[in-house]
Amino acid sequence: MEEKQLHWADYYAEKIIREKGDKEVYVCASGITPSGTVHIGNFREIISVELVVRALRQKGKKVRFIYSWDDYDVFRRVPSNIKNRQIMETYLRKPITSVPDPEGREESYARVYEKELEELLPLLGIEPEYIYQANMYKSSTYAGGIKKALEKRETIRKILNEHRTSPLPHDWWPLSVFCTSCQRDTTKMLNWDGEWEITYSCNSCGNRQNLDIRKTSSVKLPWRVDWPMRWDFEDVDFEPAGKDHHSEGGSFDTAKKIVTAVYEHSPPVTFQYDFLSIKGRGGKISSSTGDVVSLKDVLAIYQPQVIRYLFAGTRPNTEFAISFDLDVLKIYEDYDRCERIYFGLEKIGEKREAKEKRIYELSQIGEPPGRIPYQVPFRHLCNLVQIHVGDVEAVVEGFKGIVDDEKDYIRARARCAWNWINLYAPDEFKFLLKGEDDKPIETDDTGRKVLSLFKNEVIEKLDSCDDQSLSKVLFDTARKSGLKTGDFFKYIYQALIGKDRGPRLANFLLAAGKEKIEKALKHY
RNA sequence: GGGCCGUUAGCUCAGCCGGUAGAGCAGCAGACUCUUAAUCUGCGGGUCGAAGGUUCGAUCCCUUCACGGCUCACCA
Repeated sequence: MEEKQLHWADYYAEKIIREKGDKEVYVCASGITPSGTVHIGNFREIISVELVVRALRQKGKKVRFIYSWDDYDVFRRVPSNIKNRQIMETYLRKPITSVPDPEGREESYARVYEKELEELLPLLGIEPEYIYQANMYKSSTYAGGIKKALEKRETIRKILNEHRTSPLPHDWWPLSVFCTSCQRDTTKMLNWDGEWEITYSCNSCGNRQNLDIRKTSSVKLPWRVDWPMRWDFEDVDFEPAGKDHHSEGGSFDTAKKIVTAVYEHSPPVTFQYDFLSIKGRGGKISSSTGDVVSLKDVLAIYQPQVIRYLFAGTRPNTEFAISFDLDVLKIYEDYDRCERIYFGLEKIGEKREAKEKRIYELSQIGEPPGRIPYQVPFRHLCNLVQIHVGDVEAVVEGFKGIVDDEKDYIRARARCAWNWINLYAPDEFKFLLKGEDDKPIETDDTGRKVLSLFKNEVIEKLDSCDDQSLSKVLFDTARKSGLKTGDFFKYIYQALIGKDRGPRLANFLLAAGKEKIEKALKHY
């Protein structure tokens, strides 16, 4: 306890224990409205909570990690990239769980996005307990909390008015009603009997009705009241939020006041996390063309551990960019280095070492592996995977004498490498090794001479050389050709991959193997 | 107008419950007959945005200011 906290997740875990006292179970919460693909920026909140949850558990605490799908929110606008636009527009103002999936796959519009994320999170070792707010409201679970809000209407009004430019109207109620006839929230609350009954009328369809809040499935608290009510209901101890919520007058700020004044419950421990940006794929998470950078997009390029590493290694309150450009290579290198430090294979300062080790632990899906995984640099995999034209299994089989776990690890990384090559790598990185069916490129006399020399002098030695000795053979051969080495290599690359340059040749030849090289040069 | 965050080597950033600063890249020098930020080795005195204050001592705490960014004040 008195030891200095090296990592922010441990710091907040400790803060929660300190401020909330000794509890049987600590509740950590996160959540979002599933009104579109949950993007990588939203993911920052989830992973932030998960890291703190893990830190708490490692301190021997029981933790309930809840993730709230705010799927009783209103369908406010049709995103620009959605199908069946016109039909979708007819569902505006209804709860998003009552809006259909435009492509007909899932039971509702909200469910599409919920499922998308729920299927991905376990890959990262994140397994919260999901709470579906539409179900909670529809089953009147919150009736007590709603009544309390109605009772404290003036208190709430006062709190909200503190920061509003125009005060809430006199007939305002802290409740929104979905019309039982047309399902839209275009309603006006008319009366509350002081107990459980409310009266509303609908501006869309003219329906007017009395509802018992203990029985109806059609009422909901507005967001700024809903949030503190749920803090009380679930007894939330910790929930971070973005800076939009954290400003004075923002929803976290008013929620804090409301939970105290109305629900007589202390607000959760929190922190503010900053936004993410994207490097190498437009600057914004959600580009104007409508495609957002989702967790799936990031998983295509980064192994789950590396994604965790990215977030665990960055303070939550600083902005940072997820990169899809050349930085990807660097980030994998950094991760591997962190791993070597964890396993004691690389030395740095004592303090930094402890920190790196903690980051490594938090980056793992589960427990850290017992011994260091077989590390293959991402850059090297980019070459291997191209030699085998995306055949990841062939790449994996190229590694001899490794166990299944290691194969899985390399396989996962090789897939990322292949995706990166295809989606983001600059052209200089890309190549395609010629096969026996490819037409030979046009070459001149010198070229033919070089290639025949190469075939005679180099190919035979492929099986018996290592990187260094083959390198020597190559340069000996180059000298023998009488050309400048640069020109010599150029001819070889042209024949092999149709480009002037390519991956470092010796290593490249070895990785490709004698057979593939022979096939590539068959017609010369 | 309010709030939050940032301002540290050319660049990107780390360091922050106080003890006169570090890492990567770039750069420079050297090595490898080497192509894909090639690799290896060596080299880091920068008023830690400005001015005050607290302290034996501040990049790290307090105050004020400047610049930059984000955000709230409509909804979630």
